[in-house]
Amino acid sequence: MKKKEHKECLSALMPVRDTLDIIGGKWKILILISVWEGNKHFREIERSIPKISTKVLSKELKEMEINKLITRTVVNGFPVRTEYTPTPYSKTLRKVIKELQRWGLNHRKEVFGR
Amino acid sequence: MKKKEHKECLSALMPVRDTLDIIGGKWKILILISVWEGNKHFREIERSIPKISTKVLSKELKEMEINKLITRTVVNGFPVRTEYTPTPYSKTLRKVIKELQRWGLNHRKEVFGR
DNA sequence: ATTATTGATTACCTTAAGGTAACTGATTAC
DNA sequence: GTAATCAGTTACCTTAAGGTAATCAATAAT
Repeated sequence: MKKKEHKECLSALMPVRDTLDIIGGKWKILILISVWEGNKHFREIERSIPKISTKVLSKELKEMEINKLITRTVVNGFPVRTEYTPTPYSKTLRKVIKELQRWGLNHRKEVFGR
Repeated sequence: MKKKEHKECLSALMPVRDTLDIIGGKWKILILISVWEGNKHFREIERSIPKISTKVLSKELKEMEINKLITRTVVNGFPVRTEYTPTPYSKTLRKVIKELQRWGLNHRKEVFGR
């Protein structure tokens, strides 16, 4: 019986891990906020996030597209523009991010004193 | 004006980063749940989490103590036992973890279809 | 005395994440 | 023709995270 409880506890963690894979790491939330703010083009997003490299941005954008947080559309034109837009679905993360933010704010008080 | 908005956006992220530093990574939430479930001793916790190594557990427990998620008390006795117990404060993470879990569950449906 | 258990620490190695910088190819401006 | 912009890619290097295994000190059981 104990074993069963244990397994259930672990399987309950899988979704948590999934979520952390998607918004965890150093850049994902930054990028999300950047596109939420209206930045659409690769260089635009790059410039909006201090210290990010093209390589990392490129990689992260791909992963975020796979995870349906952004849409990538190539606008066939003269300087070949690419547009990244947040999906409506990405907005469902707002609540999660708010919770993370709220807890983090309170935690500073708790650890470093008032 | 744009610059100011940008700075504010970044500072709002600091608490999010703090939170992810504390509960992110591979093991922290596992350990938290293990102690919430009543596991108190080092070996007990270690055995409750498949694949974790003593080194990592030791390191994580220290960090979690610093972050006031667990209390470490050495019980001077015959085999010198150490007890790890979750703090009441650690329970404030339940809401956050629930949100992460909820989103992750829904995400599987979204990405891999129903 | 030897072995086992508890709670770790240490040294060493592997893997993964992230950074640096050069380069491609297309087009437009000078 | 040269430089610059856009959207990346590629190769290479560094750092950080994590795993493996040996070891230590204390005590208890055999």
